Amino acid sequence: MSTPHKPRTARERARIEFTAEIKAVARRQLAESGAAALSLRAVARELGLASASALYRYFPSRDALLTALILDGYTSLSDAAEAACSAPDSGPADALERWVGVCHAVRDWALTHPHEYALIYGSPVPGYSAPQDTVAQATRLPYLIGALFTERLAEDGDSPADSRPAMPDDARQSLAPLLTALPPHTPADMVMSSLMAWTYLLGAVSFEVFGHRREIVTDPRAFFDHEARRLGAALGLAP
Amino acid sequence: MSTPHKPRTARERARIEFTAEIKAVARRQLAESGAAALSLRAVARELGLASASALYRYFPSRDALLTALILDGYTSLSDAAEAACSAPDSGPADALERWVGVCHAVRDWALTHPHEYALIYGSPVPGYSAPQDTVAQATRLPYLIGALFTERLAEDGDSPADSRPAMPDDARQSLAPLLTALPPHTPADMVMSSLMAWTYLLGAVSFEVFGHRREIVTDPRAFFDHEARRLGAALGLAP
DNA sequence: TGTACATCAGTGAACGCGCGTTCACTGATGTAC
DNA sequence: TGTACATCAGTGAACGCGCGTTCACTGATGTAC
Repeated sequence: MSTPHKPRTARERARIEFTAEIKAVARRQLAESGAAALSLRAVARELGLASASALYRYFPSRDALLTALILDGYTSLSDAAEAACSAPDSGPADALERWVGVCHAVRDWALTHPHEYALIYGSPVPGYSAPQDTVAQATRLPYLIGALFTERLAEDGDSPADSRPAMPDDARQSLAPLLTALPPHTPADMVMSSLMAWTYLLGAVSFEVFGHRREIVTDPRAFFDHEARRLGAALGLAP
Repeated sequence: MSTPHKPRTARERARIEFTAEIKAVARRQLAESGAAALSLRAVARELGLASASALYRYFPSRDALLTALILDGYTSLSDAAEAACSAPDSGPADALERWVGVCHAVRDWALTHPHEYALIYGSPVPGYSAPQDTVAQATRLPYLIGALFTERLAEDGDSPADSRPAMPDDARQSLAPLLTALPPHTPADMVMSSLMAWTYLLGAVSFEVFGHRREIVTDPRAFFDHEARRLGAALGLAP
């Protein structure tokens, strides 16, 4: 997107490399002190630059650098989730197993990149608003989860074993814009399931990353695995 | 806790009042610029003080003020949730209805106090770690949710209509410390349900407060009401 | 009830810090003929 | 292939800002006799 053609000159190559280096250092500092403390001067210092003003050749402002990190974060997280979903190692797993795989991928990514995770799913950085560019990357994960439910529906038809309450009209209408963007005849109930799965997944991961389970659960991974399975089953993903 | 006896002198009364005033102003500024931007100098300015140093008579540091706000936040949120749970207006509602009531109370509180909400359930403030004092207040909400499941269990025995997967040993053992703190014979499965309900509730509220549903759901309240009901039913709260 | 002393609240100046951003500049890299 | 010019990368100084915290101080409020 930002590199529409191949680098032709040495200068251009250097520019691309150095841009990546800036982002790498910024990510490292993010991991140490959080988003609010990300400072161009500190990044310049760590890069060995004589002054922070050099960075303005690469990013027009501090916020632009932050935006680039957010975009990269969404991309990296979505990549990990999609890779887990289509992992070729254990044959064609059913929808529930793939759901659990996606859950672990998201959790693993969040635990190894806690501050990037906080950047995209934590409290918004005050005074900063993410631009529209991020939307495309941000929606990849929920769409991936939706695909799991679609697949399950195709396998077995809509046979919810759970006694789920009927969806009232106001809730159904609340999804109208989303439903028109999806293939026709997508059941609103299934969209609801997908959104709930997405909500739960990030609620659980946020709790763990932000420390709300530290005093409560001794083996977070085992706990997480079970909750993912139970939720998947409760939402109708079980075979 | 911080006021073990009644104020006796005018000075003491003034001190208590002014402490509350400081916190109120700090909360207001929190709502404008977020936790990272909370500054003693700005608070002093808004209070009409000549200098920020006066605040050191009331709070030993900026972090101490932040801690007080966090503690108040937990208290206020828990109060709201408990009030909703024992609301006397509509007679003795069943467990599911009370669960939905608690959900709405938490959501309403979060929407009217978004920055305080971010302070307690959002990404941790970098460089700041909440002291142990907050734990007692922080656990009130999950315990309240647990009580709903206990109540439901007492009503009907454990008859999970949903085909929930069995809890593996490692997950069960992960809850060992929590189970010893609870009344004996509390089923691990029910604890699991409570924790999952808690996780979902805050996941959903965080999504809404942090803006991840802005482009997706047009009537957030209707959506939230339905998801709360569906989740409650899926976790076994339905009659 | 009155006085001497101790305690406390708020002042104002100061220390030392780091930040984002602008700007005129030098020197190197690329381009066109 | 060589030269003249344009483009770009990084420098260093500067502007103006706000912050947390300390400290010696004045004046008011409380206490003990």
